[in-house]
Amino acid sequence: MKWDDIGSLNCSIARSLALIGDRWTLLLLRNAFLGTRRFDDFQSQLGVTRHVLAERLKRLVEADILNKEAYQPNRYEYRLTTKGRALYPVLLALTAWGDAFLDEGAGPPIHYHHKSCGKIMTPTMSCSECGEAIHPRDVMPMIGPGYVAEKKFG
Amino acid sequence: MKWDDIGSLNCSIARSLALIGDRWTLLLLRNAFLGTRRFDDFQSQLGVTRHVLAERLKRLVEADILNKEAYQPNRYEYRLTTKGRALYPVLLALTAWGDAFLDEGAGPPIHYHHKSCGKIMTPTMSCSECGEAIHPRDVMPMIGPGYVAEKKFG
DNA sequence: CAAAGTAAGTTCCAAAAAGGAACTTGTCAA
DNA sequence: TTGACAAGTTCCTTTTTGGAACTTACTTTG
Repeated sequence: MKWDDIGSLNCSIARSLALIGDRWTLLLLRNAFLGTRRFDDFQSQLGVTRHVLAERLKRLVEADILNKEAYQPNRYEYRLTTKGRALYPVLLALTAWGDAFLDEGAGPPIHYHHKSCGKIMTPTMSCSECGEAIHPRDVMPMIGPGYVAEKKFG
Repeated sequence: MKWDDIGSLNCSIARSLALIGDRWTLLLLRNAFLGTRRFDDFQSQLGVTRHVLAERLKRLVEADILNKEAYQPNRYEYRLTTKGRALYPVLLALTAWGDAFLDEGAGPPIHYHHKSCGKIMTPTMSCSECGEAIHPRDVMPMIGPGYVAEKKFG
């Protein structure tokens, strides 16, 4: 199976990864959340090649994750759409994991101040129904309405 | 900048993505959470080439995300370590996003039953301090203890 | 006990994607 | 009207994937 076929699997993780699960895309979105909007700014902040950057931006616009808008004739800004902003939890989850396991004992490089409550927070994935933190063992996957019988591969 | 230099940035997202932010790795971890442990099972379930699979498993073992253990002479099982299990929120976040935006109106392919409270849940990223769902606008990044002055590139 | 089967990789080669740098095209500002 | 600038493109080299066959060390079966 090729990577490009991943998006047709019966799994939201696979479908999500087909859009944003390659090199650079999530990093690019990180910068979008930090306020970056223009081609050359993404390019110089990330060091990604212009070639790859152009391709990724195009794909994100097609997926309605970024919106491309002219701020002058022939000059564009890329802004997160609602669908794009909804990816914030993915970035928070990566942040929380990196903070917990990749700091080499130095503590997190960045703290996150939650303006709503005024405290430094650790983003936590919790259940919409009971509010408890979610642990793998407590979760039971069940067939849902969007499930379609799947062709076997391999 | 090359992808391999991403891991040295002053950012937990970048550091996390340097380890798990390429094609196949998160999908492989998804299957690990679903119970897959052996080389050939990962291979046939995902359809990834043996070549890529071998490289990814090796990298995850080196990063202490998976543990490689012989169950017979010369036969190995890969199991999530504590550090690996801590990636569960990343997969939940991808799931929740895919369920919300990529179902093409059919509803989610899979429901998640939270055994602790008995309900079908939507995983939600919330503040460890106040329990509220986290929105980008409410978060203010601040320099933390692990921050190191960074070389400019580009 | 020999023959076949199996799991876990390796190897080899072609195809696709990423890295790097220079080039293009419209616009704006002096 | 000349030069700078933003947003890409193009061209070429280096890395990564994809696909399939091959290897090695047990294990099981007849």
